[in-house]
Amino acid sequence: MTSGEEKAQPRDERWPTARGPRAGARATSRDVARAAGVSQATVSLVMGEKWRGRVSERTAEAVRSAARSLGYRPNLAARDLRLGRTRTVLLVVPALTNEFFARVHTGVVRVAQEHGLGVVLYLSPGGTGPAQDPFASASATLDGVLASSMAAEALGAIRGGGLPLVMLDSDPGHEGASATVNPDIADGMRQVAGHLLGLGHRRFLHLASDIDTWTFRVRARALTEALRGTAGATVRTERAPLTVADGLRATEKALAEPGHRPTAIICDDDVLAAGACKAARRLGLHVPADLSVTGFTDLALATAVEPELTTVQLPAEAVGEAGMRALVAVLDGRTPAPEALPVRLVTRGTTAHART
Amino acid sequence: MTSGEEKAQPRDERWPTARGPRAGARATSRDVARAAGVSQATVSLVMGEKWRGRVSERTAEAVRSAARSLGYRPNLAARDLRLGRTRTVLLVVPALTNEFFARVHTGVVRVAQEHGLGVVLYLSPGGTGPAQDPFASASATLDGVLASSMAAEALGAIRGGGLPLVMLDSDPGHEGASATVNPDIADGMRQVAGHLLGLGHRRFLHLASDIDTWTFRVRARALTEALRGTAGATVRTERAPLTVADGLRATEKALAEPGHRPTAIICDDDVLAAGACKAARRLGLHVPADLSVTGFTDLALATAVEPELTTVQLPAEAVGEAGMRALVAVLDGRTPAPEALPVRLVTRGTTAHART
DNA sequence: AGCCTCGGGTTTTACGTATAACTAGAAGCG
DNA sequence: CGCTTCTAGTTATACGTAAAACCCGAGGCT
Repeated sequence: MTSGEEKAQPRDERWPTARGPRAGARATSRDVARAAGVSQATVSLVMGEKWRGRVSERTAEAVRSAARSLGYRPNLAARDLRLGRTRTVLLVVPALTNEFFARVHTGVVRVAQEHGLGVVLYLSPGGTGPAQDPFASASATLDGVLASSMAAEALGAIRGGGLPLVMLDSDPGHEGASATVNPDIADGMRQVAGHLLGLGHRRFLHLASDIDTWTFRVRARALTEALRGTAGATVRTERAPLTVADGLRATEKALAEPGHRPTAIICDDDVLAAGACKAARRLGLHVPADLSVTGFTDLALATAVEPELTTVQLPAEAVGEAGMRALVAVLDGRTPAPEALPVRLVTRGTTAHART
Repeated sequence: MTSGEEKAQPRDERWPTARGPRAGARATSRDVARAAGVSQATVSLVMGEKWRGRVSERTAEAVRSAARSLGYRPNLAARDLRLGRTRTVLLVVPALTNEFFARVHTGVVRVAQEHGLGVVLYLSPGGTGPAQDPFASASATLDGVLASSMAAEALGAIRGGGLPLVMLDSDPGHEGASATVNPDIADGMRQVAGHLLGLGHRRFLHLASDIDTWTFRVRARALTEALRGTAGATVRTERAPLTVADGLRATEKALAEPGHRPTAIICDDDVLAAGACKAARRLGLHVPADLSVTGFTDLALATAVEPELTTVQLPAEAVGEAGMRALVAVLDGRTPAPEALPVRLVTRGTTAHART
């Protein structure tokens, strides 16, 4: 007696409820095969672009046209399952409110889009957080990872995954990284130093970031080295978090101290430079006549403030693009060389000849 | 006759080449089942949290502990294939270089992370582009879409997908949208008008965006209405693209025209306000003594410029968070009500009493 | 006793794809 | 001719999971 028949209802609604009209059950490769009068395998071969000598041009075209008229689109979950991959990469950055990373992200997404890859974003906890596992919280299965050096804490968990890892704005030859892509920070700082030395400046304040990552260490080292060659050039360092307010505070403090009054302030970032300019104004100093200030990164605010900031323009989008391209290369089995992208000093209104 | 036994070799190297040491073949639910001495189905039931009366607490615990010690993590591609979904949502915005959208994105990602969803970003072509199909370029299979009103062009393709769609910063009751989430733009503009009227201003310049989307239309309408009640209040409108430079140009032009010299400039965005301030300074006007200026959004540059901008603070992250939460609700079959998030006027240095 | 229910599982199947292994006919060839 | 090789496919299987359908022993009810 075949009971168990009378409960028929709960078969539908395979989708929780939403999605409205259930988007009329997409066509599968089998549907295409039926329409084209071939086997499913043949469809797969044709769609996979790997049918060089396996399928005749005639049938290939038949398959393609059947696919087109059915609006066939491969089910990517199935393909991923079969191939053991995900077409998804993780981008790890500390915060998107930082315009630099927002631009890097833009670049990453742009080339990911070209390659049919999805980018899922993981916001690394801001230093304080317990650096929870990205794989637990994000969609967990990934093909590769792009990470900023400023997100170093999260890297332990990532390394554990054994995934291809491209480091951005980070130590070239970073251990465990499959590739690295950086703006040429050192050269940027050299350009700044050259520019200011050429204007006659000798006493500098280096307004540095208070966090200790590659990108900032390089700035400091490059500055020291660039100044070494010039007799009488001295530099004092003050550290501050990367905000306008902190830059202002740190500058006020540094300028209040006796001795070694700088004629130029070299900042690790534009926000610090903006703060420095504000501080100078409050102290009655005129920028750039009394005091030169340089920024770094070339954020939007660099041209919003007055005078506009002389700063080093970092190719943020290009970093993202190159990083994503490098990751694609790694995924394809190639091994890209470390890249250092050129930067350039943009001379605007905050630097001038040193007072004599 | 059971032949077909003798072929054993060509089984390995399932991964194309990359990935280095092949990350030691992850444990599957079957491995867990074997370890726990149960069937694969039982593992699936236990891990799926849907085993209320189907599995005893004893075996459930056995399964969990086996899973833990094997480091089992479900293969999401397989789960997706089975369930016909993707745990991936698409966020459509015009650009991330716009700080507002970067912050919205941050909010979206934050709550997506909580729900184990991935966010893939689609950058809608900047108005000029041919609005290519997001599904072709991005990872194509999605559970839902979040879109900004400024990305309206791409919506046709999205609507075609029949996916749940949450509109951000957009017309409530937007056709085809499953939900909408906006900052309360109208109220923000009312607060601006009230503030300036209270300071004695009567002649206004409205420095507006040149693009025609909900968020900007609302500003204009709210401003007109707020001014309607006050005798003698007049407003002229000037349009410009949302950049500092264009704001500067538009302001210079507007102030150069004879008649109706405004005492206050109300801007649709902070970047326009920054431009307006620069223009005023060039014309020898002192902000705020001679001219008041207000912004909108409260971007980072609002506090970087001097004087700092009086502006309407939009809860960008909250918009992203609420939007993502609404999408999750829709995915769960609920129907969230349209949300209007409160905004607040932040009074800083660019507004003061009108000259008498 | 005969029957149903119910707890606690197991077996089986399906999701849609990619590809290894097989096959059949045609051609090459000494 | 008898052998291999090439072309153009087909068949069969596996990927890892979710869940429907089945199964079995122990009570419970009448």
